[in-house]
Amino acid sequence: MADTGAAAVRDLVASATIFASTVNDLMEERLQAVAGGRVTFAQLKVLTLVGRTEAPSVSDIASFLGISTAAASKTVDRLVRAGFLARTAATDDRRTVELSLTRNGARLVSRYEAEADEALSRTLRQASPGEARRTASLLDRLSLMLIEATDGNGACFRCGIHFRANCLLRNRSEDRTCYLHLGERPDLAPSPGGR
Amino acid sequence: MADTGAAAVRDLVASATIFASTVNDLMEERLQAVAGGRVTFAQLKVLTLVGRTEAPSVSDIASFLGISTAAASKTVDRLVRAGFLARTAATDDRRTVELSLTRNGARLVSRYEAEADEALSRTLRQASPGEARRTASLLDRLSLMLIEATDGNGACFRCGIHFRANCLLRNRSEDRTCYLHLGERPDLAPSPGGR
DNA sequence: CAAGATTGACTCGTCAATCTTT
DNA sequence: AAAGATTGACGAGTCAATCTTG
Repeated sequence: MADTGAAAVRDLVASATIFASTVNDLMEERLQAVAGGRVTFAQLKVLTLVGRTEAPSVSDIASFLGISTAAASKTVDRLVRAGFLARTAATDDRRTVELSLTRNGARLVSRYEAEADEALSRTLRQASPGEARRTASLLDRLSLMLIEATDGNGACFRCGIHFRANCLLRNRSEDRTCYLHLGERPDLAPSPGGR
Repeated sequence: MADTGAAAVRDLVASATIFASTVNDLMEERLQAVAGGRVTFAQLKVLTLVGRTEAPSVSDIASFLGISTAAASKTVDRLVRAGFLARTAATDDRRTVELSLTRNGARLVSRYEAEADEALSRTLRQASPGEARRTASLLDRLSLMLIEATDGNGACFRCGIHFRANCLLRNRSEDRTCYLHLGERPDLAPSPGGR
């Protein structure tokens, strides 16, 4: 019949949705194992981003995570009160706030990352690397098609917590700003085997 | 190096996350084009499920969408007040509530589905059906690995709004209940070319 | 008592309004 | 006036408590 292709695409959308949400469930579970209720998953995303960029502002966080500056501001406030994040007024433009991890915040992030990496690779070790790469490549092409057809704003691709040193999409699209890439810390720059 | 496979899997997770969230953005945009702010995306999920199953209860909705019964109850309440959903006390067990779409609710759902289908296939028409099928199949295998490694509850796979007449995952796993499948309406049962 | 639905107190997202600084 | 951050009112999620029915 004529719509075989459309049906295949709909199935793929469903599969990708289920896969993404299943991975998310696993990550949240690992976070609870490490943090024991001290931070939510949304808060961990903020901590992770701050840890990987150079003194980001509240607006940077909002843009990167695809949420409003209001939401980012409130989340930052809770993390500061909990002792995981520190606020500093920027010296050059005193409207902006520079954020950094406290020692506790940095420890939490690195413990979570080790735990999540371990859980993911232990569980998905049967996946063939070649197949995984081809699949990622197709999904990226489809994402690009969708993004070009939709809006024109220059926000990033919203990988959320799943940072890639060499973002496959960033390399293919010139008109999107990657907030992680812009503010990347020297010591966390892409390196062989680095994460 | 040794962790090439793990890096490929991490990239795939990022790609699938971005793809799922991009599709979601497109769907929300199409909903606003059709509904103009009268319903949120979460509310549309509830309407869609009610339209495709036989008189589901509040618990069915909660299980299917992966939210608490409290949240489902509140969403149902708003939809009833907005005139898109009707509540009926079940005749056999008067603790449960049977839900059905009003005429307005049914019209909204069908207009949304036409719009979303059109937008998706127009945008992704360059995708090769065979490639899409292989990709969906790999993602489903990975989802199964993750699910088996994680919890033991018998909830469904959370396809959200992306129903599949022949759910690829349902066919592969015996110990998961598909709420859509259980309560499927006769007139919407899998049929050649059906959706 | 157990189960289905609802309500209350809370977190986290939205938008709109406000405050400070440029 | 415009930009960055914050606050308030509200939608939607959580868990815990409650109410009705089985």
